Amino acid sequence: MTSNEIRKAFLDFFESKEHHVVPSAPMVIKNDPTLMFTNAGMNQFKDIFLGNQQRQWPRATDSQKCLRVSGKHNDLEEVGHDTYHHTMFEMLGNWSFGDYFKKEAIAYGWEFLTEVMKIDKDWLYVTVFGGDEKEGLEMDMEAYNFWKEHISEDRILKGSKKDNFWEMGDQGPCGPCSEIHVDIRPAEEKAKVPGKELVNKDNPQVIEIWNLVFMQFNRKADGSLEPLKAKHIDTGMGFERLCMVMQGKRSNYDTDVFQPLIQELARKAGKVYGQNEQDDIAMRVCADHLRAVSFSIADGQLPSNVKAGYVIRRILRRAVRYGYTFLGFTEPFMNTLVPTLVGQMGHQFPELQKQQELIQRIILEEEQAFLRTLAGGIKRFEEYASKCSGKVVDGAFAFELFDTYGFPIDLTQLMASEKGLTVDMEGFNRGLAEQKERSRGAAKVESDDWVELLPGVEEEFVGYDTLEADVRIARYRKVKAKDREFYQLVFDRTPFYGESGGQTGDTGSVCCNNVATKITNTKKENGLIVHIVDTLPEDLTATFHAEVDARRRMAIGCNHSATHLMHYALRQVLGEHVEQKGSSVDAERLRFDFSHFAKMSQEEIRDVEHRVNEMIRQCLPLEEHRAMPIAEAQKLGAMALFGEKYGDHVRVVKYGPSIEFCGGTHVQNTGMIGSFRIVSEGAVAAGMRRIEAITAQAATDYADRQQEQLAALTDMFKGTKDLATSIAKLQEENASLKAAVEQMQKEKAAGMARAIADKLQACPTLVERMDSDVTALKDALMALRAERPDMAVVLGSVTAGKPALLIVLGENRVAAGLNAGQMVRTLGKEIQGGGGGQPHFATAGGKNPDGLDKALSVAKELVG
RNA sequence: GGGGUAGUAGCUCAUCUGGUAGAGCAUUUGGUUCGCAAUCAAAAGGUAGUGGGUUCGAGUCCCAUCUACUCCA
Repeated sequence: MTSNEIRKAFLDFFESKEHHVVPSAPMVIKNDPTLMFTNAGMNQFKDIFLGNQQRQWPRATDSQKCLRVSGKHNDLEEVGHDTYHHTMFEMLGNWSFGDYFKKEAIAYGWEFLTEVMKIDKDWLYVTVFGGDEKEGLEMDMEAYNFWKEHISEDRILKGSKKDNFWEMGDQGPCGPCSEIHVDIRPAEEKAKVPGKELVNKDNPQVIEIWNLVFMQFNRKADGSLEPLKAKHIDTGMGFERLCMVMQGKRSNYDTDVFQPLIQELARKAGKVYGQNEQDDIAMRVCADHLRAVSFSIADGQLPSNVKAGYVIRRILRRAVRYGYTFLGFTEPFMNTLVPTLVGQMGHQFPELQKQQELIQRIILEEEQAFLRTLAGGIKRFEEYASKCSGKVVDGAFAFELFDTYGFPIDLTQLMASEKGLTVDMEGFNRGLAEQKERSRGAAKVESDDWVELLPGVEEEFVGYDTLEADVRIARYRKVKAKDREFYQLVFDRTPFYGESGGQTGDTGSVCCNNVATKITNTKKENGLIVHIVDTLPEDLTATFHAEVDARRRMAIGCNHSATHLMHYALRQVLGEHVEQKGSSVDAERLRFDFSHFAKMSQEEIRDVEHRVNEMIRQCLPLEEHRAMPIAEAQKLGAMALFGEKYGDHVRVVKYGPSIEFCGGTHVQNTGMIGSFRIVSEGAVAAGMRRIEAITAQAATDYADRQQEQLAALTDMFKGTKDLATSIAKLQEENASLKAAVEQMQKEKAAGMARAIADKLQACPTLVERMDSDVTALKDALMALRAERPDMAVVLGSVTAGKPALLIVLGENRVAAGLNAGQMVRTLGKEIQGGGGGQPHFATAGGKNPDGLDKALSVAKELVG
């Protein structure tokens, strides 16, 4: 069976059991502060499990793209070294939301594996939760008894809390789980050691293939467990592992999921996969990471230096590093594998196919950037090594190379060993640990348990229709972050728009008995609209009058609606390849990132501006569909975004020809936007441009400012017909005058130099008052110094009422024991000032110009 | 979100603890002729990211800010 057939068989099987087939959610997660990437199949259903959102179907099944590279599940450093770890993988899952529970979950799992996949029953083992004294939990006898109906009891093993109790985080839904393991060792090995002794013992041939989670508890902030009202089933089967079993391979990497990439890599590197362990590891790393990076970019997550983007960058760099060190790739190569990946998975994942060129260009640019970083690090290391006398590379230096210049530690070690040096890893790790400690302390956020005031109430958003509403607090909690403490409120209904989809959250207030509580921000977290307040209202159970800051909301609406119009105009002017890659809308401006491969010309920018303003003048009314079936919306031609998760029903926002899936708040009519202006256009990455624009009052203010500037300029050039020519003429004139002044200053300095030189001709010692700029004199004297080693010059000067002294001594006088620095300090006292310098040159400044003559007479005595 | 490093001529970078802002390449002009990065001579090129502060004196020290790179969360 091919991998594509296996995936299809799974989904078909559960569809036949009344499961609704849902598409994979994007790998990159929005609206969840605790998670950056989808790391398990259940992520897209988290809101349902948390009780924040109603289920759409009682049963569902899917194949979910997952990425495990950060947080609790971090497999990154393992990938490549064994045969089964991946950063990106697909998780096959079946779900019950308060519908069936353990009995059916177990029966379905068994049926699929033994009857559809026809896996030999003698290869299978299952585990059940064996209980935990500390938690006060008993063994999961329920699961045990259901399993007994399918499999002999000696194949049912008891597992610990670590292996058989599943939690998605420190808080939230959790429960015991039951794993299915498969033993794919050859018969002779099975005869020697029974498989049951190898379950959960990290044997690559006796592996967990499917985990059935029975969600029945909620973990509270204090660590205690409470039973859930609705019990859920959450299962996850590693797709790549299943493929390995079904295709009779010993490694996930030997299946048709990875082999095309690995073979292509081997060809490019001039190697053969399977001949050298180190080369094989490198090829596995590259193949795995290419998938992870390409899918992330397809979902709209570009490599960058913060957050999720940084994780993607790290994955790509790890691959480049392995390719560079072990496969001999010194030029960018990962990007050249993209067509192979697309050829293999493109039809299954259209987002990959459609954005192939973009993905390839971005990877290429990242590779080039990293190779530059490597070159810089190598140079820095060589410099260090040439000066290094000992046998050990300082740990602090290795850490600096890593921390500041991004040079991987294993490359430092490699280069060190080539020169017969070792790296002080203890020192390096110390630096790293300190760094981690600093960051962790700064990022610490503690949140208390939610306090439920209206249990079971689901929050309703009324903000599309009204900006005011009478609301009650459904739940609240306290959050401590670094040096700040605030509260989060959830209402039964709210007019406040929570930050999401790039649109900023509303601000405003809630009012009760004439006491207002300011809402400083509104965010959307796990499907909840969370209102942020600094202090809690006195009576939490009262009914409040909630009011959104209407002016601000209006400004945001203008910017958001203008974003849609601009998106449409951009596709008309530049072409259909323009895809939204990011959008940020607040009250001040709108920012829009999109795929496009060249700088926009002035004409194109103006064209877009004109088209948007034209649509504004047309006063296109808002046509809004709150819940349109997704198929119907697509038929309308609505633009969906890559990397967004859509349900069966979507909200559609339409202004004339512009139709988009969008949950944001908009103006009723484009005429309300008033005016639109692009203020900047630039690059963010390869194949990616960013536009910033303003609308409404901000656009008017902007035009006013420009108008005023122009008026001021025109006023300065009274009567001119062409401002640009006048200014150019002025600039020319200015340049020639500047040159003339410089020339004169040079001549003046030369004149002074000649005068001083003449005087030195008579006597090499000169003490004189000369009211002139000290730096100009300095230059003249320094030039003379080369010719007159016997010179000793002390000049006094008063400019702008402030006295200054300047001493320059020739080599011979310095050798004879004169010291300008010491002299200037002595003389400085006479003008109530201080100074210093080198033995041959010193300056001083002071406050008392009357003392200057005295200072000069003292100077005469000193230089003799 | 928290650290680190850097920002100096068109480009690549020097300027050791504050004390005359410099080199190579590129450019322009002139010479030479050895045909593919030829060579010699000369010139031009700078508000040292920006804004404050300390100092007789700041590219250098301090504070703020912007940008780029990088590590951690």
